[in-house]
Parts: sequence; structure tokens; C-alpha cells
Amino acid sequence: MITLSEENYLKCIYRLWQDKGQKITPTAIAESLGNNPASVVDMIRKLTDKQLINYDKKKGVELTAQGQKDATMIVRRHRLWEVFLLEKLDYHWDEIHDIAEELEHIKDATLADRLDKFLGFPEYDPHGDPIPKANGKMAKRYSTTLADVKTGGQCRVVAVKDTTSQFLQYLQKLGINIGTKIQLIEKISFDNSLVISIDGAEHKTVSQKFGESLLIDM
Amino acid sequence: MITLSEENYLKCIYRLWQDKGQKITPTAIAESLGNNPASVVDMIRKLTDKQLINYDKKKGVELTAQGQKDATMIVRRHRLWEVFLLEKLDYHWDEIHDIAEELEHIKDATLADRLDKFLGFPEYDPHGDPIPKANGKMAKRYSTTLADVKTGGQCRVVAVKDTTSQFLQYLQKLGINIGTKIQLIEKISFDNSLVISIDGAEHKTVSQKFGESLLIDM
DNA sequence: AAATAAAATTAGGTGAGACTAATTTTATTT
DNA sequence: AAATAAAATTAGTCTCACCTAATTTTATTT
Repeated sequence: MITLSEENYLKCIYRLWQDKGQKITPTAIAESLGNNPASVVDMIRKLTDKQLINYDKKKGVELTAQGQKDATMIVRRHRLWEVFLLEKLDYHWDEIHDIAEELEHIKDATLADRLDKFLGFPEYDPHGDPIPKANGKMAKRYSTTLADVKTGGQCRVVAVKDTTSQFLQYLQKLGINIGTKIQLIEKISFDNSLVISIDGAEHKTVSQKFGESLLIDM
Repeated sequence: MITLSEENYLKCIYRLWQDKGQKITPTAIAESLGNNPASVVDMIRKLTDKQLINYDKKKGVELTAQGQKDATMIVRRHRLWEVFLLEKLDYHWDEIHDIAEELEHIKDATLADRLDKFLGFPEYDPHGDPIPKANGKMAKRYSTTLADVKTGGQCRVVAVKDTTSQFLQYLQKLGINIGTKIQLIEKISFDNSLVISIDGAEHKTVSQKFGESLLIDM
């Protein structure tokens, strides 16, 4: 059985591995988790014994096939719960991460799959990150933003890149949620501002920064 | 902050207190949790320090006002999650308890209330136990069974008293679920068998024992 | 009331997962 | 290459939540 801490280490290593193809050192893990490097060394030994990672001073930490599988399933659970919290319980973008951090550790053979089905097999979580499928496969991180839409183009909001409360409150004010349709009316070449129409309503102008923070589906 | 173990002890004490107005001894707690009495003594000290219980050799363990409040909220979360697992994720009656046992410990100020709302403020969990409201109040344990219905009476299944797989499989076979309408056609006085009509379909005969295992709403 | 049984408690120990402080190894400067 | 800085590791400690074994207290029999 894999413990809560072990799961958190695995997830952390997985994230570091995805972020950059860099070598994963004990210090990097320690910093990422806010733990002491000494604790990390202990855990590296434990995870190595369980064959979830390999550690080599030259190559750093690497996930084994099993470790990758386990980590992927933790990420799957995390992202599915995030969708649940946002869509079903009406939480805001900035509240869901910490709760999902706890929910992801609930262990039951069929829970993730049932939740997945209940949610309609979502492809992406509310931050634009792809949700691994039951078989471990997943799409690429969502990256098309409103700023990539061609003039006249129509799109639909799928997630946000920026989850600061400033941005989320601004979205609230503009009436933009997940699923909201947006049409790009004009791109101002001077500063790349965007004139948009939200759900067919009157035109509004938003900044380039705004456009780059909104992940969309064309 | 209250730890996972502390929560489990509180819940256990709460259950023992509800079950019977008896004195709650360390041994009773130990047996109920499958722990050693020595461990229970340790925890009694800890919970006493936190002002969640009072302990007196004569009176046994008692919950303080705060302890009662906390325990009630754990029970609330447990029962709400049970409803969620059964109604939304299509789990069976016998699978939900253990998962809810984990979910109940997820700590977030508004989670229970949001879940409650999402589920439509259910009064009872799938075992017929009342779900404490946000203010801590709760109805009495559900106790009306199919055997209490008068001849000709109509009712609706709200929960089961018996959760053995034999009974649940039998229900499955008869097409009975939560919400199913049942009319009592006749009560056979010889052995108290019940002739019923499930959702208006043809008549079927079930035993007294069966009738007493089905909790209903008239 | 004395003997016995049961329950409660204390004392000391274990493993998980964190820590600090000290030391060793590796990398980077000068 | 030697000096210095940074990273990794070891050694020992702490808390939590459990344990066993021994002892004390309380209750029940005879």
C-alpha cells in the first residue's frame, strides 16, 4: 500500500519531470514540497525500495513504469475532483486546488472511473490541464488562448491560465464562465487589445494580457 | 486542528452515546475501534486537553458541547457523501460506507453545505439514518418499514435497514431501488407475508422479514 | 471480608514522517 | 589545483498514534 506522503512525493516528482526535462535532485523536491532535504533523502530510499522510482546521483530521480502509472492516476483523480468541485459544487477556480489535494488520496478501485463518467468524461480540468484517461493516456496541455483567435472567429472558454482573484473577479464582472461563447471582433494592432463580444452581447475591449489568460476551444 | 484519529474517536464516542444511554468506558471504545485500551487512554487524555470530551471514572466518557458539535458534523459529512456515492456515482448500498469513511475527513468550511445543496438537502442517508443539518439539528432515525403500511397503502422506498448482499441482490431482482413506489395489496395474516405491487406492476409476495427490512416514506 | 476477575492505567517501545545539526561529497570559483 | 560554496547524506530527535507487558484500581464472587 502506498501512503499519503508517498503519493505526494510521487506527484511532486511527476510534476517536476513534466515541467522541464531537467534532472530531478533531492533539493528540487525539497523546495517543491517545502520539506527538508534530509526528509527527501529518507523518502527516496523508501520509494526506491517500493520500486516506484530509481535514483542515481548522475541522473537524479526517475519514475519507474509503475511510479509513472501511480503518479498519473493521482493526477487523474486530482483533476477530476477539480472539475467536480467547480461544476457541481459551484466553487471558484481559486478554491478547488487545495480541496482536490485532499480528495485525490481517497482510495477506491472504481471511484475515479465513476466520477469521470458522472462528469461526462471531461478532457481538461478548469486550469486547462489535461485529465489522464483510465488507461493513463492524456491529451497535451491546453494552450490555445483568446489571443490566438483570428478576427471574426468564434470560440468557447474552457479554462483559465491565470487564477489570481483579480483575474477571476474581472471574469465574473464580464459574465465569463466556462462554456461562455466569445467572438473576436477586432484586434487592435497598436497594443494587441481585443474587441470581443461575449455571448453575442455588446462589444467590449480587453487587453492582450487578458486574452492570453483565457484558454479556449475554437 | 483536529486530526484524523481524533475525529474517528469522536465519531465512535458519539455512536456509542447514541446507541445506548450507557456509560462509555475506555474498553467499550477500544472494542468498537479495534484498538488497545491503552491507546484509548492516551487519546482520552488528548481529547480532554482539547476540551472535546470529559472523563470521569464514575460517569465514563462524555462529549462536551464542542465535542458534540464536531461529532455531529463528521456524521453529517459521512451521510452526505453516502448519498452522493449512491445517487450520483451509482455505487451499491454495501460499498459506500468505507469510502464515506475516508471522504468524511476532508476539511473545508463550505464543502458539506455545498454538497448538501447539490444533493437537494436530503433528510436521510441510504441506511435510513438522518442527516444532521448545517445547524446540527437532525430528524429521528427513519423507522417506518413496509411492514407498517396499511392494506391498500402506497409508499416510496427511502432506505434499507439490512445491507447484506443477499437482500440487496434480491431487491435488484425485484427492481426495487430508492424512490421505487410500492403499494401494499394484501397482508396475509397467517405469516404476515405481504402482497405488493412494485411501481404498479403485477403482484408479488414477500415475507414479513423482507417488509421489515425496507424503510419507506408513506 | 478475602479471593478472584476484570478494567484501567502506567511504563516503555515501534514505525512513519518530519525535523536540526553535523559531516561528507560534488561542483564551482579563484 | 586549492579554496570555497552548494548539495547530499548521516546521525540523532520529535510527535503521532498505535502497540505489549506490567501494575494498580475497581468490581464481582465465593
